[in-house]
Amino acid sequence: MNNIGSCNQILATLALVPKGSVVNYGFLADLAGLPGNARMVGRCLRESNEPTNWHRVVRSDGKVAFPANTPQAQEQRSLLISEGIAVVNFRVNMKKYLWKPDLHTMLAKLSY
DNA sequence: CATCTGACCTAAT
DNA sequence: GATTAGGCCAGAT
Repeated sequence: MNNIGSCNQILATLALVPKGSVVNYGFLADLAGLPGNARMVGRCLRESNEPTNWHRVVRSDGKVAFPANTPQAQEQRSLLISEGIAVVNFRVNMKKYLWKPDLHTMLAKLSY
């Protein structure tokens, strides 16, 4: 699979993440069938022109991936808060908000 | 080909 | 908690 197809997989999977939940880069890569490609997730988000749920992607420790002083970090924070997610010091509680995909959703992803 | 870089991750300290 | 070191992968130089 080329990188563009991989990005499509990543973005398609990201589209399944519901409002009020988040995923981290590595986990999203895993779900998209690309274990070990966490860094590619960031690239795909950066290079994507279509609207995405980019704000629902955080680092494995729950922190926003941008430096706190940047406008991007602040926008992500406000978007997450607007979805009902508690954001403290640019960090969310992963135990509480990490998306756990259910079987039904995963089967739907297979486009039956 | 060698190195560096980045919206990353894990384990160890 | 914070920091470090090593691993990871694709692009850019």
